[in-house]
Amino acid sequence: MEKATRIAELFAQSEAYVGKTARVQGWVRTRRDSKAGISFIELNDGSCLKSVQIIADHNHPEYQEILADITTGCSLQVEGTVSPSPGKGQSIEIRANRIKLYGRSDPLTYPLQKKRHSLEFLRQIAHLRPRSNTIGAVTRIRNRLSYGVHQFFQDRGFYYIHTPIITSSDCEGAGEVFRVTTLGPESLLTGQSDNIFEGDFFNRPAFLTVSGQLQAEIYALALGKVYTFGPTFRSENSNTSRHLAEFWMIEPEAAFCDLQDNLELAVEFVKHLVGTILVDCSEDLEFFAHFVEPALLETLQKTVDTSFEIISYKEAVAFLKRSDEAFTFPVEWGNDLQAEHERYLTEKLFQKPVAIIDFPRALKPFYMRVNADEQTVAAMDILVPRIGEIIGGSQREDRRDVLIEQMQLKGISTEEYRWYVELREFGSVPHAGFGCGLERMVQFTTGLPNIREVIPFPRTPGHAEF
RNA sequence: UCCCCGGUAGCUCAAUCGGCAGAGCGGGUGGCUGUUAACCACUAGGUUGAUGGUUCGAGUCCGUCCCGGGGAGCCA
Repeated sequence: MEKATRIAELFAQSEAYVGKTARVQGWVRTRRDSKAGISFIELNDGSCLKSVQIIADHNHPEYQEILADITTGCSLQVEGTVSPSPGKGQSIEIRANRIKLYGRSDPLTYPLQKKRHSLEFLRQIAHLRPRSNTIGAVTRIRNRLSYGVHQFFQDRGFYYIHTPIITSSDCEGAGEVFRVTTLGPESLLTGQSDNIFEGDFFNRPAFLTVSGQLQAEIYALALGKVYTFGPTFRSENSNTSRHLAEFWMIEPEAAFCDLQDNLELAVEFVKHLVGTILVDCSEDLEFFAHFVEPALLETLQKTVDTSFEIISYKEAVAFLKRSDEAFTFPVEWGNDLQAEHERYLTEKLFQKPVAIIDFPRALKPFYMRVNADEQTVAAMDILVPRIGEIIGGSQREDRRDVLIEQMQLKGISTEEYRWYVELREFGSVPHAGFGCGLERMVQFTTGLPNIREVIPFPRTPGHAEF
């Protein structure tokens, strides 16, 4: 194939390209004809939000044959002279010398119009929606965030650990699991004994992971600082704008690290990711600020510039009790904070990210470290406006006896998690970590209200298309 | 899973009290123009989500189901 210049590069280095010949490849967004004998073709290659305007002269014998086929959606390669554009709306344009039509696109049946589509409609055409401005911009931001995750941890000496997708434990307390089996439905139906899984691939029940945390702890207690970044699965029948059955989670875990260190790391992490997007994806951000969430840039800039509010659960309850809001759910020490409470704290009271620490022991899972008061655990949730909880983490219980007590209290088998207990028997050390949902970070940085827009192929109850 | 609101042309939506199925955009044709979600004219395009019922008559009312949206729970 002939090599081409990416359109983003063309705009970024436009002064260097003016007067020279360039070759671009992409898909036609729209075409306008002028009876002065030229066509204006907007070509987009996904490298940036902007399309480049191609000027095609009708008198050129080569064009006359293909001009009728250059319609929205078709794929082209164009070679021409990069020139300053006399028209408004773009600094440069390409005066085409050669146009090669790769693939036609029937305008009668091509679903994408140059007009705006609803996000619900675009979801039904997930094979074409990345060609829309919105999904293209989401994809670039998601990519930059993913890269930023690795940059952040690699720069700080964290090792990237690939924790298993298939696991054999289903009682981590992090939600419903998907079963993994090679048994057919008939053997599952006819099997009466508990030993049915002896004939299964793993000779035991197996599931898709709901978290890589427990395995990450193993490696943190050997390599010091590690992180996971991979797909995670929850089979909860939750149908909301913030939940997916398959999503991507980032889970750092650090040894010789307490809740305070963990919290500092998490705050720095959020600021770093948002900061990179503000710098490197400004064009896409402006698009979202214009069409999706007017307060987006302000919210993101504030996230980077101001310190997060850090309060204990106890203080959060006090703030909520003191407020004049008419909450549907009662605020009482020992009750879980409801979405309405979280929203009040981060959107109304503080109007910036809020970290809540030291939750009641009964509300949190067995692995969180019990505080000196024995009533609370060293947990932390970071809430951001619009999204709610974007990060959840804790210092882990590193004392063997307290861990076993917690497991018994929560009904976790010390036999099945023997290895987890052993980590507290052989060189135990204070350690901590957190989980961050990538999609929620993408929602936060794009302003998109529904999580189904921020992952290429969303999996939700009843939906695994494409 | 629960509560509320929706589903009408390819897309976005309108249709008064139950009384002839509509518009804009997109498509086609023609015109105009260094155009910018271009513009002007003409034109094609419908099993009103599915199903059962009430009625002289149902897009509209009732039952059931499917799908979408908002909220809740669960959580990241």
